[in-house]
Amino acid sequence: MGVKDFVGDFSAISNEVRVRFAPSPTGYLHVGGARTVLFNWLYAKHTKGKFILRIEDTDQVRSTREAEEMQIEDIKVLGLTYDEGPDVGGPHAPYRQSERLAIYGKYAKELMDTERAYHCFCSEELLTQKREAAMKLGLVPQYDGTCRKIPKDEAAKRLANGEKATVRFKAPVRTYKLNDAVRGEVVFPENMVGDFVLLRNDGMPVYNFCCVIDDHLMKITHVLRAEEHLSNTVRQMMLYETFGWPLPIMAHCSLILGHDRQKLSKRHGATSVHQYVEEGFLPNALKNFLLLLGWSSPENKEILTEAEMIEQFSLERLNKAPSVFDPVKLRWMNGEYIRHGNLKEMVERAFPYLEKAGLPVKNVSQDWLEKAFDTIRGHLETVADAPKFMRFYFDETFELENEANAVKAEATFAAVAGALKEGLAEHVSAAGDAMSADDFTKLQDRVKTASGAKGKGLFMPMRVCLTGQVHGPELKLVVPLLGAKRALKRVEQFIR
RNA sequence: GUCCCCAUCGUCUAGAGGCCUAGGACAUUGCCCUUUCACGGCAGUAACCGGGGUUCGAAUCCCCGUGGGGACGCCA
Repeated sequence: MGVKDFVGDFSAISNEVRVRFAPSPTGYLHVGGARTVLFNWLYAKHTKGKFILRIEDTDQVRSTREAEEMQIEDIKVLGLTYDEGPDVGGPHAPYRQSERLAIYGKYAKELMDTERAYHCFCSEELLTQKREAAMKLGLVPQYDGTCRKIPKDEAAKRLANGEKATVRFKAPVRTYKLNDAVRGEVVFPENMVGDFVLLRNDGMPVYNFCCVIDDHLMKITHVLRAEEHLSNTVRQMMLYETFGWPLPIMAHCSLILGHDRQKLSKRHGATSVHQYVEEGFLPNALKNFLLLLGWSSPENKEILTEAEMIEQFSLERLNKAPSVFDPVKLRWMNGEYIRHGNLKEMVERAFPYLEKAGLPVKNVSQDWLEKAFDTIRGHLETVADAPKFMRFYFDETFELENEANAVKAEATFAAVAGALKEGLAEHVSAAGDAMSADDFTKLQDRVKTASGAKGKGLFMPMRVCLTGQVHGPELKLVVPLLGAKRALKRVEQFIR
């Protein structure tokens, strides 16, 4: 029967790179999908090509408009923009498959007319039975071609009688060879797939069919998708072949796995972009982390700016092996972004979490909030952690943890607290509320001499009566932010 | 079960036949910095799945095995 050897022909399709992300709108964008969007987007940017968003909503029972909006929202949250799509339009509109039904119908008819497809009257129950039986026998479960034998006029009659039928494609029996941009040569032996469904019995087209038609009509030059689609590719190649269309360059990247090495799914915990962002992860950090799952920088860099990502991205560096999603590394990377990111932006991102935690952030100045945040950002792994570390700045009636209580019981405590109170009181009457780091250092020296305490014996009591905690940023940073008056009040209250 | 894909530290990975005494990052351990916790710095533990070839030489190429994953839908 011969071998059909497919080499993706990119120049026959378009003179610019055109890639697409084609999600089915059934929920939030999950991290695997997010990585696929990222790769596509980066490739488009890298090649100065176009990135298209297409909604694959032919499964009417599962697809919803809300889910579509959620997906779009998540793509936007990640800062990934598309040149053509359902909400932005474009030269190949519509970009929603449910709005392209007439197109698929036309091509289905063409295949029917040329006898490359036929009506199938088999019931779903029968098909499932046959499938199970085949599996038991160790055969590839595929359609046995029963309805292929039904004469055209008989089929027409049954249809006219109101019988429901799907439209099946007559799958050629031959070996197909794919030249995948990431996997290299992949050989699909003949008989790997049987006659597959093009149109459901309600006339709705099915994925493999729409996908090929749309990719062709939308002049998609590179299909960059997850490996789970690899075995679909043979079906799609058959369709490209019968229509006589050039095959785009195919690139199947490996899957993202959970800690148990199974395909990442809900039971692994957070899997959607939405969820991660909600948990205080920064879109840029998430992007950077996802990029490194299955791709590596030629410079071996871990943290990349967007410009570097675009510049360095290439299909050649896509890894064939699947990768395990490591939330611990994500947290580290997110922390890096928080530490080194723009302070103002970080505060903006943390703000809702601080507010939700009940900290009166609306009553303080932006400048003050930024300075305070800056003292604790080193501790953060997510912006959602911010309230935990900033609470002491706002909370005047802090309750002591055990550790802090132990400090209170220490020998030097009373002397240090007393001296601190006095020093603070003097500062307030002499200079008012304002206090610099230098001022505090001087005051600290006085407390040291007056109390005779030093080292831990000096600092811990001070820290505890000023913040109620045994850990935290340097006091010379904290106290100026608190102001001398508030610091004094805290110490007084504490002594009482 | 059948077909397809994959295989380097616990994890993400570098590695295109000699540059490999296998490099980096996360995690982990120790030390340093520091009043503390983080941050930061330094050092350490830790991997080429197994067996056969090919070759003067294999982590790298080939075959077999093993293991893992994916697909076998009127889902995408």
